[in-house]
Amino acid sequence: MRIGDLAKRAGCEIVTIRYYEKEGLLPKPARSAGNFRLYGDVHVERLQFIRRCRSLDMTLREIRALLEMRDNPTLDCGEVNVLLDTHLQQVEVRVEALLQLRQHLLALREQCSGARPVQACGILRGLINCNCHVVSAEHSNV
Amino acid sequence: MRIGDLAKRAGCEIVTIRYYEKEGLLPKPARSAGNFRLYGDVHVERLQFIRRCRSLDMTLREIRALLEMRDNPTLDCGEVNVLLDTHLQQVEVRVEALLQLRQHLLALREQCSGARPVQACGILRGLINCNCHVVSAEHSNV
DNA sequence: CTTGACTCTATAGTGACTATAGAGAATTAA
DNA sequence: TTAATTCTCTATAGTCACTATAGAGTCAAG
Repeated sequence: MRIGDLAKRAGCEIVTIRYYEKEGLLPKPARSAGNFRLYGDVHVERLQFIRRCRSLDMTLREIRALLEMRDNPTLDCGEVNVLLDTHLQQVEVRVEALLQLRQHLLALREQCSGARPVQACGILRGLINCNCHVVSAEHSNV
Repeated sequence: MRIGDLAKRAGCEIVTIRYYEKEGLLPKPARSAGNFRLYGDVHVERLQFIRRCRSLDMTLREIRALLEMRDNPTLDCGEVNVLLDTHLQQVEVRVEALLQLRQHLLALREQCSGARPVQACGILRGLINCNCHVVSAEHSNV
């Protein structure tokens, strides 16, 4: 199976696969006579695992940790739980921040219905004058 | 006022200020004899505006647009409204995705309480076998 | 034999910063 | 006055998880 087929089976881009290889998440595959990468079912399964974790918004660092555990199946799985709990907690924080952000934007939106000169625009005024403190969502990039 | 004072007043890092200057969001300030940047109240207000928009998770591109409108106060503010509406909609999408993600993680968390060999860990099993489709949150980086 | 689809490597760009190195400027303490 | 500390300067590279591009090589079908 060549890289294009693998990409289709996992629903991701070819470049992403090469990127994962470079990052050490996918093992270096065999090569054809013409230097094409050749994959098997093991790679499909592993890549799907990675993509599933990514769809859960895990970082590659987290996924790397999970893969290592997967590769040592006799270890205790407590760490898996910790990892997931931590991740979940970050998501909770992010949800909270986003909900507040949404409220804030809605309130701001109320302040102008358009068709005025910018000078009188309630939204711009709101952005300039409000002294509320929004929980910033920028760094909780979960 | 030097860059450190400005940073304190706006609650951001010094490097961030220089970055905004490089990106054209803040005008190039006067310089002292020793080549230090010198700021006034105009800069404080403008930087606070930018930071407030950032705390609302707007991109620098969006903020640039708002600043341009602010700098031309006779224009119609319809565009301000459009910009905010668009932004709000993106946030709604992101909230939706995150809530689904959260549900998914919670479900996964249920599947293992720890203290087993990784081989038997319900979470890893869930990650390997589940064929659900999660609305990916990765590209809606609002 | 050529067309087209596929693949290769290497490099640069994205966004919004953050980190670092190595230097000069200004302030404070001895 | 000197020394130490703190602040600032520029320039460059790194972060994350990709995405985009250039230029070349490989392979199957017509």
